[in-house]
Amino acid sequence: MLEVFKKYINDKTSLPEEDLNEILSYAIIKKLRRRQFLLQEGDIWRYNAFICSGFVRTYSVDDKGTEHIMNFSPENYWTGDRESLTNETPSKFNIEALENTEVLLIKKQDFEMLCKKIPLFNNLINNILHKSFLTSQSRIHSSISQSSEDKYNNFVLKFPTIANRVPQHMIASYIGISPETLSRIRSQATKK
Amino acid sequence: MLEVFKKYINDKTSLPEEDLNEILSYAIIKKLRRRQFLLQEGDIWRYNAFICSGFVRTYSVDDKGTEHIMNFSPENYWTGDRESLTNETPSKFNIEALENTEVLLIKKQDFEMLCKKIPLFNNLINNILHKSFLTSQSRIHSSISQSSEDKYNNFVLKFPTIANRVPQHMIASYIGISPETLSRIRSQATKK
DNA sequence: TAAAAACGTTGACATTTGTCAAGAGTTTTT
DNA sequence: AAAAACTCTTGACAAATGTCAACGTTTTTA
Repeated sequence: MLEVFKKYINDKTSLPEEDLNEILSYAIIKKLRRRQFLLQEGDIWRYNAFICSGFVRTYSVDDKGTEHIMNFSPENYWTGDRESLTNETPSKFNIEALENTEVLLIKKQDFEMLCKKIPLFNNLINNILHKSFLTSQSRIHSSISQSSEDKYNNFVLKFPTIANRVPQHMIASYIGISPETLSRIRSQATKK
Repeated sequence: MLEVFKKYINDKTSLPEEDLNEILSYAIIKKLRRRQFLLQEGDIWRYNAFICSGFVRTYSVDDKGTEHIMNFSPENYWTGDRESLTNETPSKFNIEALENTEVLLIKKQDFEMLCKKIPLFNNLINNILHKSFLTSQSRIHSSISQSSEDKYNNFVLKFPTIANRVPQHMIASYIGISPETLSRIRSQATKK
């Protein structure tokens, strides 16, 4: 369980054993069953969260009750709500386990302290932020420039494992189209 | 000219004078006239760029010749193409001055060296990345959950000065709708 | 194992949006 | 000052997408 996190850190950077152990000493383990929530709209998010196993989604619900998926986070990825964490404001999002999931949590203050104390860890975290930013940019570019069909193909191309792991209507939600439209796009594509 | 940058840094962090001067010693000043390019598609972007005065836009051009605006960067903001800079791959984007513009450039290697050498500067830069990420997330959420009209209102609300500074069709491009649709949305809105 | 919930598909129809073309007003360039 | 380029609007029409409802299938839950 902690092994997953250790392996992740060791793959990403050469952190001394003792630093890694210090980080782990602040880790809180949380197990979620399918459909359980890690965060609910209106609550303030106060952690950094690493998915050791399983799979979660981050989504909002609008006035009409429609869900909009901001993110999928499988094992070896981080999740959370940066906005709520930073500003200490109620979150607009829900984070829900799509499968039974094990999460490693580190409290905001502990996390900040660790970043200050361990520069290599700080670098690692900033690298992740950097990658997340690039991913966001790519998604924005897709959203303003591509057709629905291209958005879907692009999604499957970039996230093949996720595409195979979630129901189709969640992909539709992620790319911002209705499930019916996605269904039609797919059936038309196979005719070709 | 350099004063703008100095003021920016001093407003954001309390950096010793000598550190600031070291940073400035690597600065390259570039002046752009309206419609001149800071970066052209296909070139590799090798700098970090701070806009001291003026205004630029980052956009791509698709197969049909349609432009898609990724970003507006007025004075006191950073610009560039992080993807091209990081991976040293040809950029998909153009960065063009919308007004006569003064840019402060720092070469990638110099910039990285400065970040390593001056932790406060590193923190500042990571804070900017953090804010950029939050802005991206907000734009993504808008793009998957809002109607065109709401996207427009949201844009004007969040970036009132930019909305007043650029032609309408560029706002349309930024939010991912056609200029005609935006024109109609606006005219219908005023009827209410 | 029976009931309930979730999932994907399809049809019918309404709504939104894009496309193309024209024109009037404005700004920029020469 | 005239010409050119740009900007926004509008109409007519086509294309894309959303909505609602129904249905069969699969998966989950009790």
